[in-house]
Amino acid sequence: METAAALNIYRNFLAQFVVFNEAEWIVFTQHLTFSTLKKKQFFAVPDKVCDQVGFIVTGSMRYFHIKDGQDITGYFSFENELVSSYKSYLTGNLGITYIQALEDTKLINISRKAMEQMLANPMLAYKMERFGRLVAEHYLCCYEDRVASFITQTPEERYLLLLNTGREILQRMPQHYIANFLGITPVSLSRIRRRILTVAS
Amino acid sequence: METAAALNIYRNFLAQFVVFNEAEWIVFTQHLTFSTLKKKQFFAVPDKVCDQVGFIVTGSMRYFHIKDGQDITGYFSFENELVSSYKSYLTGNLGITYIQALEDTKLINISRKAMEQMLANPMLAYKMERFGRLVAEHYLCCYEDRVASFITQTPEERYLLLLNTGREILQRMPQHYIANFLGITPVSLSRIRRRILTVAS
DNA sequence: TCATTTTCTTATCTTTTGTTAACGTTTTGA
DNA sequence: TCAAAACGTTAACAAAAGATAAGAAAATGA
Repeated sequence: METAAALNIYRNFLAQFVVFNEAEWIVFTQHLTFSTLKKKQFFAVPDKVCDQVGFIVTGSMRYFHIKDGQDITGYFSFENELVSSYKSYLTGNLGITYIQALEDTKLINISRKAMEQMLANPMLAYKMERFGRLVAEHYLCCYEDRVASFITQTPEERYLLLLNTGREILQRMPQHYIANFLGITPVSLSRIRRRILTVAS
Repeated sequence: METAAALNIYRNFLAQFVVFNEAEWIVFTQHLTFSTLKKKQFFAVPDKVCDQVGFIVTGSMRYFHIKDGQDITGYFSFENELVSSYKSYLTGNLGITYIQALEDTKLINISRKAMEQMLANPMLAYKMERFGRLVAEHYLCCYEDRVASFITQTPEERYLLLLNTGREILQRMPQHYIANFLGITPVSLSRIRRRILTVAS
């Protein structure tokens, strides 16, 4: 896919938050960088600052932690979504999570520096503040739901909810990643699936 | 406490996000409302839109859900913090959580309507976008940590973390609220505390 | 293509958590 | 002040989850 097409996809995505006119768009795009990650390459690693917010043109990414030598999946991002270790990106603190390409992935990136420049540029400042606000609010809402599900639901209930709402994750991710995402072990998820099947039949 | 003093506290709090000049401050304060909640009164309830973001001048609030007739605590807010059912406030969707005053609580509120008016007012728009962005980013970071703790830590590890970082919650909240906050039952927390004491001695 | 790796399930055993109930203590509110 | 409610601990049992290992099927990659 050529750059122009990718940029167009990004522009459509951005339109749900903020609409740029032609002059603004030209300046905005000058602050972007393009990158490709081969499968298994890392977008972010612990103990380094994550200095990019990526937009996934094609591909997918997995967020995970390593604890006691074990790999624990926390989240996924797919085409037409943003990806970042947000806290690290926003605060400049060292990140705590790995973000890895699950397949060859094309990204359009905004670096921290570019973001700061645009926020300081009178031509773009207002729209970038608004863009930042709406994106942060969007993810805040996602997290609010996710925390609520950990507090009020059992793992089995969380899995049943995912069956109804998480088509893409279920179809594209191996089950042991999904298990971690639900806060349980792969073995436990396998048992839950068995329970559900047994009850259903 | 008189209104002027409360407003001054709010202004100091806001300064970590955005600094208003005198003219802006006058207009901003015209969009605020003051309220007092008696202990046990509700700031938000499920199935209604939460149309305020409150700043707690004095007092404290508890977020909770009711599931199968049981009350499950999700979060707390104290003096000098904001309180809202954010997703509901931000999207206009019906809320899913109760937010209740734990003691008599004084609040300074920004209604959804007032926020929209300020975002549409050229005099304040830029700073309000920025304010909204920084607040949302702040809470996004909090949630990111909280979700990570649910995925990577056991309840016991979460409690030990709270012992190190959650002084205010530990001191001011009854233990069965803290248990829910950690994602477990009060009985289970009592056992965890026993285990820790046994090991420590 | 074919050996290797990944993935999922199942079994066993241990640990933890949930549930319910009882009991004493503390707090609350009329 | 005093009865009622709330709170924390403990016990007993059931249910669920974690850890580990084994085995089969599927996917991967050289």
